[in-house]
Amino acid sequence: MRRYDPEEIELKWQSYWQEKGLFLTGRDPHRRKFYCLEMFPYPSGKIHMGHVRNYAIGDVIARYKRMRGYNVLHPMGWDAFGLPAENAAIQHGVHPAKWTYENIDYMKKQLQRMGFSYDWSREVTTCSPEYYKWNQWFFLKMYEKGLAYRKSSAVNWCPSCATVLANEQVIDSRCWRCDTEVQEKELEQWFLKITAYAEELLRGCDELSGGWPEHVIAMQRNWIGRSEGVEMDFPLADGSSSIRIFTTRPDTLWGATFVCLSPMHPLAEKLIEDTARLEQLRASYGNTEDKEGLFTGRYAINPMNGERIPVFIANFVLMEYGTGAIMSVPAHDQRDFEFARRYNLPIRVVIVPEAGLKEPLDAAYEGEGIVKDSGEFSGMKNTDAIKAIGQYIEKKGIGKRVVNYRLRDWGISRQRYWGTPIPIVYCDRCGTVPVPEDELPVLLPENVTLSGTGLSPLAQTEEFINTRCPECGGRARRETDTMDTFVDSSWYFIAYCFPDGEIDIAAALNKEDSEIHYWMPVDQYIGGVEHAVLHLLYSRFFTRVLKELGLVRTEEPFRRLLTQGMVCKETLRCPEHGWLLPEEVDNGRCSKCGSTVIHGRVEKMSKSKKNVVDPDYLIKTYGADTSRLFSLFAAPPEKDLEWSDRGIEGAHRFLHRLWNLVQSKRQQLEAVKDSPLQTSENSMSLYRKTHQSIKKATGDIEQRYQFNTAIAQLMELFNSISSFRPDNDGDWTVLRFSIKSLLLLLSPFAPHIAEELWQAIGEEPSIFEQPWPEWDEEAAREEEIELVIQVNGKVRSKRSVPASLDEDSLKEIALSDEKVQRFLDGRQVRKVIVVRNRLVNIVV
RNA sequence: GCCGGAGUGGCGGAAUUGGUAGACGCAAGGGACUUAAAAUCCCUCGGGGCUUAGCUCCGUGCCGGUUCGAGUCCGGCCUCCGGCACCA
Repeated sequence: MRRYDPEEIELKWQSYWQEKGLFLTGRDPHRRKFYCLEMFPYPSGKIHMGHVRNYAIGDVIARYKRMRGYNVLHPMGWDAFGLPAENAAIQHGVHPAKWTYENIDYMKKQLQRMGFSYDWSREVTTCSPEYYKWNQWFFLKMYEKGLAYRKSSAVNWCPSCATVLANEQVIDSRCWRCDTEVQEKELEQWFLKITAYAEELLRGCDELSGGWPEHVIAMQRNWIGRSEGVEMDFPLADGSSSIRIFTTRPDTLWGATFVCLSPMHPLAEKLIEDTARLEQLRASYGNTEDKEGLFTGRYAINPMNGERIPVFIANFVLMEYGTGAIMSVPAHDQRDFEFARRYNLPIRVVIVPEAGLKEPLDAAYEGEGIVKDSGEFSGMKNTDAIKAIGQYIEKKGIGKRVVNYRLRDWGISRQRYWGTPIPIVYCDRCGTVPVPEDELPVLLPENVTLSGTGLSPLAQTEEFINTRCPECGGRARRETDTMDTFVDSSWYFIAYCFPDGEIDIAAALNKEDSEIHYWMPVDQYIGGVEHAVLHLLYSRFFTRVLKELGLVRTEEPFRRLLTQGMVCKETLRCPEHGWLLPEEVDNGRCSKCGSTVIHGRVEKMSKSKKNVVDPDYLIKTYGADTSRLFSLFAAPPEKDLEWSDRGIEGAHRFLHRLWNLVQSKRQQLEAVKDSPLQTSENSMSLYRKTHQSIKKATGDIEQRYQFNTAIAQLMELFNSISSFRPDNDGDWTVLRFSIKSLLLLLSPFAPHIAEELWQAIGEEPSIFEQPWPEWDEEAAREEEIELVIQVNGKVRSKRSVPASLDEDSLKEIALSDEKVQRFLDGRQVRKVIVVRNRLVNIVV
């Protein structure tokens, strides 16, 4: 009998599938389409276990849908621009392009070795001019529509990466990539006006509900951060000017005891003579520890009650949100409360909860209550007063109701080399001029000096900078910033819609029969939750813009989203030598110094913590099928997966047993290939188990994406198969049917072994051209069920009874049961609850 | 602080609509085969108690509620994980 040699069969079938072009995709109007997409990788060098898991999940769905008769688009590509390539160039002197393309070559081989069913003819690589040309094209379209604009603004600057970061890329005031603390810097930047779509992006969230995980939708809503309030002017007492404030709590207007301006507010400089002190305060702007302020010596008039209140500059007031100025109500806002306490400002209660308030307050009361000391609004519920006062303000013309968003425009300028050049030139005569469409792409020059000194590489490349003005033909200078790489990934799912990877966006515009309309939206998107805001929000924004351009018809690019959990592993640590690899541990001791090794938390696999598992090693040791099977079996897709060396052995053992069983019986199985299925008393339970397994596994894959339980069911079916003893030819036909079903059900998870054994029992390849098996509800039904008999909700007896019995018979059986009798002894039966096919509960 | 999510055997995890808690796998223990080991196969496997072929009590983070019946629903806590965080 042949031994199970994963490498041999996996390579064999991978080349078979490729030669046959089994996963190449074309438009087919007669079949329902299914677009299955996994987030494309950054070509960092090698794939990691997170990729294996992500792509294994996607591959199950793609292969399953294909067998279900869908026309499936399942593409793959490379998110190939980005900093690591440039850093590698600086450190090792390799050109970013060479580094990137070599990594792509290696990683592509790895993905192919995993046997994923991609249509490689549609592969996209974002750093190729054929791709980034369209980044530039989209930029120009947005520029035309006023959605791309340049402004000087305070930006997040990462000194280590020597570039600007988007708000979304700053995590706890640190760089998302290198963890360096970000600084603030004033720079001319290009922005995309995502805020123009704030309301639409928010409303679109409702549509996503059901298809996306609720917590991701919540994060998006949160990020957009809509809030309703009013804007109104507080005139200065001397009449020289006025301060426009924004508040969501107009019901507390009578409780305002001072006004605060942001230190960055233009008026701040005018109101403060002592510029040194203002500078000092600006230095603490954004400091969340302490609230500091500066009294301007000026007063403002509260338009609601005519009261004169002091004007402060306060470091906690953000210029970027609302109007950069607030009215302060210390009694009902904790921040104002803290500020008021520090500077001894009055605290006036105007909202009282039912239980009353104890004054002096030790914290602001921010809850609901009844309005007091507020003119005609006194006595109202504050929630009603918010509306009433809003209307009043508008009627009186002293302010207006407005909606504010937390979302900021997307700053896309990066002072780095390895990205898409922004297609703009600056001419002394004509100003800012877009590069004409027919001159695209603006190519990245190859000969650049990558020193890592902080100056943008393109800004030091004369041949690139110097150009002619497209309008007047005079000398002009190119924009030297490149685009944020999130631009690349904001539309790559549309690039895949073009056959043969030949992207021509312009030709697809307003094209009635565009393939984009056929494939979009993505039916199932799969990726890490770390992109819950960044990439997913940008993509939703882009798709809306592209819809207006006439390129797509949908607003939402991703109908369903599955966010897979992280792949984790235990960490090992030596008090002397830090993180340790498993092979650096000897009998619980550090192999370098002999200290007792600390078994740390189970954490996300990372090179720095030395708790990674290399997919190459897994493939070599166990093969692709085992690696896939384990990562799907160990946990449901959305949950974190804890790595287990023993667990992967278990998955391998399962495939090995399956191999041995089928191979040892292949002759008998093949002999009954053309015989009709014939069940008997002996084979009935296996036959039933098979139908039950088809039903259960199909439901788990189709409705719940619960691959772990689907696989568990396949293991159960396998256990039934291996304990079955066929007596005659009829039994062999049932065994053949069960094994065929098992192989079909297993094929999305472990495609190579399924294909090999499919052929071994005399079937024609490919198994992936077979329809998904159907179950027969009748055949799946149990003839006998185990009836549970409870007395007062406690299990007292179990009986095997025919499944067909009606409620009365079940009741009778329960009441006459010997064991049950003991518990009924002399007691009055008050009620009997019968749940058919499950249980009878007798209440006494 | 606010918004999400989760807490079930020694471990990863099942239990789909409120109906037998612990499927499947891993680990562990016992046995078979073997000169031996590995591999493989078979059996046991939540905890306690008893008069131990069996019987019985307890058990899904904690407290309470609804229900004939709660891992599942409701209210209140605790712990852990993730996101946001001076957004007025």
